[in-house]
Amino acid sequence: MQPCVVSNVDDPALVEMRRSQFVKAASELFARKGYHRTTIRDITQSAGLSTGLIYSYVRAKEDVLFLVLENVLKSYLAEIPRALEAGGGPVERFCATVRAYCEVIGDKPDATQLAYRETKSLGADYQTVIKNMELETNQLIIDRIEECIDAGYFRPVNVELLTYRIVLLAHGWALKAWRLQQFTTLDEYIDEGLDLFLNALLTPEGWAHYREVREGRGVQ
Amino acid sequence: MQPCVVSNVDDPALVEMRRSQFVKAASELFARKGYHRTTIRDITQSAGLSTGLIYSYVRAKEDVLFLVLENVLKSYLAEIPRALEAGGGPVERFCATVRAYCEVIGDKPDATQLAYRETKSLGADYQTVIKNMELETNQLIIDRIEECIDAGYFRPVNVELLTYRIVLLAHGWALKAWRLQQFTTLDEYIDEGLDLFLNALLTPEGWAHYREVREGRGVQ
Amino acid sequence: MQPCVVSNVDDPALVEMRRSQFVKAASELFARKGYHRTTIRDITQSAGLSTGLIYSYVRAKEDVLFLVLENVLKSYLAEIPRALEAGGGPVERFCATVRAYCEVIGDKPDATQLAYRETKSLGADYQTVIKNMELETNQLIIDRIEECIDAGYFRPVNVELLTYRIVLLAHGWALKAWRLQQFTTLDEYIDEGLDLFLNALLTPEGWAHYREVREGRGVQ
Amino acid sequence: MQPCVVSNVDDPALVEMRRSQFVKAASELFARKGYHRTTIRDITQSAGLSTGLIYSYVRAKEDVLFLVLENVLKSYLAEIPRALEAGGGPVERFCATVRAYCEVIGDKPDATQLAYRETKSLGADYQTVIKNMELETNQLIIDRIEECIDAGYFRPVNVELLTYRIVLLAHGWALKAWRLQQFTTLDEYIDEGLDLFLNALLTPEGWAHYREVREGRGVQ
DNA sequence: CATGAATGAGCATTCATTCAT
DNA sequence: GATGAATGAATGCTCATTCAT
Repeated sequence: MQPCVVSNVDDPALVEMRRSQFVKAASELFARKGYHRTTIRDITQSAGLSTGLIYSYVRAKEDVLFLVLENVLKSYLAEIPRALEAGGGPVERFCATVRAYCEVIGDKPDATQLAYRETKSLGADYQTVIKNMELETNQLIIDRIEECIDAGYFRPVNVELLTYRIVLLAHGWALKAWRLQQFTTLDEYIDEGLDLFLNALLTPEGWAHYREVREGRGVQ
Repeated sequence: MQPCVVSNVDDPALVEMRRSQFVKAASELFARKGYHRTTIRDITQSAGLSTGLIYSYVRAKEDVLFLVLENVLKSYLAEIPRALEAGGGPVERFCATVRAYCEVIGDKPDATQLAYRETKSLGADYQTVIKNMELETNQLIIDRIEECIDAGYFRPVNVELLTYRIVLLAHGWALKAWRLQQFTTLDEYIDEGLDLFLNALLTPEGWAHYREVREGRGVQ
Repeated sequence: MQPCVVSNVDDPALVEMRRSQFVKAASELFARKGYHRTTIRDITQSAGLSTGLIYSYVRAKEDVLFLVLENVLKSYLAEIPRALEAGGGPVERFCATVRAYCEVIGDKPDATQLAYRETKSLGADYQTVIKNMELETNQLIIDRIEECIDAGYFRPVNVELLTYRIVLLAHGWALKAWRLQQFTTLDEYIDEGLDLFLNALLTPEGWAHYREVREGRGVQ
Repeated sequence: MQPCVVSNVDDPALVEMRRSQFVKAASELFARKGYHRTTIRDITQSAGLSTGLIYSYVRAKEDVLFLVLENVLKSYLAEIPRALEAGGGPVERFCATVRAYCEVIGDKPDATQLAYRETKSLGADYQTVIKNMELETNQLIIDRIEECIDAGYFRPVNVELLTYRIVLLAHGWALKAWRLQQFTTLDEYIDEGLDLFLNALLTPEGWAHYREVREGRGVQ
């Protein structure tokens, strides 16, 4: 379905293992030196493997960049939905998802910065795949917003636009981490950010529900 | 004060002219192909000048990137303050500044994207200069926020943090323009964005003032 | 006597079999893509065997080329003498040998072309072996010519030189097959070629004999 | 008209000069080591120029091979017609042309060998150009043959086929020079070769004409 | 000042060969 | 004996930079 990176090696477990070695090394290097300043030798040496080997697992340097970025977006898609395991009402689920998105990015801001910097270094096909994964991630937020609207807790809004504001809230931490960390924490950043949105979105009914939950939490 | 790009050529007017030729050509090329994929020959040819000439106005390719990015930030610093010419109260001035910031970015989103993608391609010193220019731009917003707070129209908030939320509002348009344009306009994006912030920031006194102004505008 | 290609494997039958598998695959690939553009993987894959295995039957890639070329020349040495089985007089035997040489080449012109293209890709020792095999092949013609001269059917000539003219007659078909096939057939090419030589070589006595034979054939 | 090798450099005289330097160096190296075993570094070093420079005059290594082969065939096309300057009758002109062809090849047999070995290393387009130049060369012979036939000096024959026999006479010297030189000279090779053909081709009228000419020459 | 030919270090990629399993 | 993953030297080509004119 997606333009999969091809490998000479058959054993899928080995492919998985080697690629993750190369991706790990490349992620660090790309983040530090950028894609173009990082050589294949840098990557293979850093992975403790020989220069030529990488070409048994990848067709070209570009494939490595794709695998790195794919890996980042995959981790979003894997981590964010776990915020819903705790259950709760629509608003809680919305907040948990936003928080999860911010936290997964806060966990490795370099990865998100890398995505912003180097996605355009990919060929058109790979860019499409990456963008589709981003849209898939956005859907996790869209679903929460619509849940809140359907429940009557959020005012009806332009869902797509709101989603992007939240995406920018999350990505913003990564993009400006160097400075934001000087005068705030990720927690405060998220809390205040959520306040901003809830303030503008909650209906009276939503407020009632939200207060209930917060007080319940506060008692704990 | 700032690590100025050195030139072999004496005549300042000529330096200015040639550099702007190179910067113009390079801006387009960097935005389209990225810094590393653009060659010096690409730039000089596109500028209609000879390959070697650029080295009379710049010491290295990196200098060109710096000049391009500096040019972007300079335009922000030049354009945004013009929003204050219309006068008005603190909240109006705040709104006008935010709007101006968004609009100057909406005008050439490629330039802002470029800054996000390629600032790290600069050496540490140049990065510092660029970051300082960004801080200088931020100050334009900080001043407006503090004006509003001092006037009692905004609740006291973490000014720096709020500033970055606004910066992200403005930059967000450039970063996500490819998708946002599909379901909103820059105007709607700004209006709704401002609403979000004002909603959370205005004191009762601020609201009174704000309503007055909006109605005054609405009458027109 | 000849620098034989060494093998790790003991069983001669197995060596024979594997080598013929590799030679078969390599012949086709070398003819199509050339020796240097053909990789060891191409050969082993095409032979349906694993990459490393070939190095149990051959010391280096060059050995494969040698085996391929040796195989070609061996087939000449095996096929051409069969032309003498039909018996006949000296001139008939000469003609039959020339014809056989042309036909064995006409049968697989790619092999001969390959020999012309890639013999120099071999090391000096291997080249010597191949050249000696060519000389051995030439001897088949030399013997026929001398037979005819001794019988008084051919004028005395520079035998070696004549031999090479005939070798070029035969090889010429392979070297220029791409074009010759457009306006003649191998049979016509041979017949007319033989005519040319007989015309110049036959003594009156030889002519008498030759006519007799041709008419004998014509009657059939 | 022919897929011309492109150059970055404008000055035609310089292009001409540099290319001939590279071609000269490459001709020797290709002949000695073969195209694939010769590196770009070999060529540029041998030409006394820097590695990168060659790419201002040629797009790829393949272009160098083309230029080398083109150069060989161009020299044929330039040299052979000069044989006609001496004038003479059709048969003389035929003989002079054949002799000239053999001699131009005898002058640099390596070049012709190279053409046989490496033409297939070229891409399809370049191969076509080279083949067309060969056909153009053949035409020089075709014209002589037809002249002789039209004059009634040669029996009517398959002109194309005869042409290829002569081409093989000429090329044969290069292909087998290593051995032919051991028992004959180029002159003898040509003289006897011409005899062979004339013997088979001349009409009684042609013979008369031919004897006259030879005796005329003999007297000198 | 301007030109553009020349330089050569740097890099992605290939592929013959090895060797642990 | 057979496999195929691993090695790393080799090489075509690019491009920032220099400098003679």
